[in-house]
Amino acid sequence: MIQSIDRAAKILSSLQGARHLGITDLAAILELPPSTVHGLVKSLQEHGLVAKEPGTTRYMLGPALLKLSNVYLDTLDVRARAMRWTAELARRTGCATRLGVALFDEVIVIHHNRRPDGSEQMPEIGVTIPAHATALGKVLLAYDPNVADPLIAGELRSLTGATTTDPADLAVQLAQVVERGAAHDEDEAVLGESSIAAPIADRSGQVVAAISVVMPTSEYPPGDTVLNDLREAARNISRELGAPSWPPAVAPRRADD
Amino acid sequence: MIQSIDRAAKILSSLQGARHLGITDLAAILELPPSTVHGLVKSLQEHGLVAKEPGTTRYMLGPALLKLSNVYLDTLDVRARAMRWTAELARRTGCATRLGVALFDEVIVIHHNRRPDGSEQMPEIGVTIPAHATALGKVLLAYDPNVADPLIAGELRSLTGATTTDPADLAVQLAQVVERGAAHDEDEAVLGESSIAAPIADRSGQVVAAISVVMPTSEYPPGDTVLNDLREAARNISRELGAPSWPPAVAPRRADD
DNA sequence: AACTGCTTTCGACATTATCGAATAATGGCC
DNA sequence: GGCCATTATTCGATAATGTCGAAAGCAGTT
Repeated sequence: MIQSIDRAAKILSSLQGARHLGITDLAAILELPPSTVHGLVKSLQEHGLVAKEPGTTRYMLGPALLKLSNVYLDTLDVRARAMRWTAELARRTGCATRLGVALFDEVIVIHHNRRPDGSEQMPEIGVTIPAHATALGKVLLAYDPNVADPLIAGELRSLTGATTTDPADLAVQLAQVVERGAAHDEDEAVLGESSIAAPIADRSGQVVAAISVVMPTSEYPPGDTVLNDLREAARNISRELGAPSWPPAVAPRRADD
Repeated sequence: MIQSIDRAAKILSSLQGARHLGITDLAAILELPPSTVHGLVKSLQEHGLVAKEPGTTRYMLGPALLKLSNVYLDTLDVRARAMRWTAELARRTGCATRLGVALFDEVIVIHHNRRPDGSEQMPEIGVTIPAHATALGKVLLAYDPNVADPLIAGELRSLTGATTTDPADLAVQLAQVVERGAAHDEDEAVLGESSIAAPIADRSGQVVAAISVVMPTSEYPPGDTVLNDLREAARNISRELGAPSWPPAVAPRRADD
C-alpha cells in the first residue's frame, strides 16, 4: 500500500463524511502535520478530485469525481444488460427494483427503477447501505465469504430496530440465501421498506451484482409469483452475461485480497 | 505536486478514457515500469477507486467513485438551492434546463430538468462537454480568465460543424457574455440542440455555476421572455446564495493556482 | 488596530516509493 | 488438452521522493 495514496484516499473519505473541512480539521483526523496534509490536498485539487469551496478556506470533494463515476456506470456491462430486465421486473411486479454491487461491506445501488405507479421519486443511484441490512447486501455477502467472514466476526450496526445485528443470525441467513438463491429483508434498512433479492453472475461464474424488488412492508411478504419473477430476471441477466449456471456457486476463500 | 498522487490520478483518467486496461497497457500510457504501475493500481484498488473486472486480469474504475460523487452532488449548495428554480424555469419556458460547473476546460452537468413535454429522457448528470462548445461553458469561461486565457491561446476542438474553433472568435464571444450577462450556442455541441446560459454567483461574488435553457435548434433563437426568465432564475439563485450583485464581476487573474 | 488562528511556503532529512530481475499465473494457440 | 508466449505479481536494494518543523503570509475577530 503506497502511503501517500492511502492518505489521499482517507482525505477523500473524510470529506465524504464531513462535506467541508479545513486543512487543520483534516490534519486532526489523519493525525498528521498540517503541512503534510496540505501537500496531499493540493495535489488532489490539481486533478479536480477535491475543490476549494469558493469564498472559504475549506475544501470539499471535487467535480472530477462526478465525471469518473459517470464513466464507471457506463463501464459496467452488468448494468447495461440488466436495465431491460429490471424495467420489465418493475412492470410485472408493480414494485421498485434495484441493482446493486458490493463496495466492501456495503452495497451501492447502480440502477434503480421507480415503482410503476410513480409513488416515490427519489433517485437512489449511488446510495450506499451496510450490506448486512438489506436483501441486496445479503446476496452479495452470501456469495463472497471473503467479505462476509470478517463481518460475522465483528459488530453489526443497527439502522432500524429490525436490522439483523446478531452475527450468528446473519451467518444462518447467509447460508439460507445460498440454499434458496434469494435473500430478503423486512424493515432492516429503512422502516416501512422491505425487499427480496437474487444474485447475478457473469461469465466466470462469480456473483457480480444483485437485483432486488423493493416494496412497502405492508405488502410483505410478496407472493411466489414475485419471487419467481425476480429469480427469472436474475437468471436471464446472468445468462446474457455468459454465466455457466444459475444459481451461481459461492466464491472460494482466498488468503487475502 | 506529489508524484504518486499525480500518477494515481493519471491512472484514473486513463481508465476513464479506455474503460478496461491491463497493467501493461497502463504502464505504456504512463511510460513507467509495470511493477511501479502495479503498486499504484493495487493501492487504488484497496480503496475501491479501481476494481479488477471479474474474470479478466484487467482493471476498471471502481465503485467508490460512485459513492464519492453522490456525496459531491449533495455537498453543492448551489445545486440544492437551484433545483427549485431550474424546475420552475423548465416549466415556464417549456424547455429542458441544465446546471453546470467548471471542470478545468470542460463543463460538467450537475443537474438536469427534462423538457416538460417529456420528449427526451436521457439522464445528463455527470456529462462533460468542452467549455468552448456550449453556452454553459462560455459563461464559466467568460467569468474566469484563468481558465479562458490558455484556451484562447491554443487549439479549439470541433464537435459539430458549428463549434466555435477560432480562438479570436471565442475571445470576442466571451467579452459579449460579460457585457450581456448571458451566453448562447447554436448547434455547437450537439447538432439540432441550442442553448442560452447565465452565470450564478455566490456570497463571495464569484461565479460558481451556470444555468441554461436547452432547446431544439428549430426553436432558436428564443424570444426575449425566455432570456428574461433565464436571467431572472440566475439572479434569484445568486441572491439566495448571498451574492452581492448580479450580473457578477469577472474573477481576477491569479499568477497561478 | 493588533491579535489569534489558520493556511501556506520552504528546505534538510530519512522514510518511502521506485524500479529491475525473478517468479507465478494467465490466456492463446496448435 | 497441453504447450508456449505474454502478462501480472513478488521481492529487495537503491536513491529519489514525500515528510515534517519552523516561519511567513492571510483572514477573521476581539
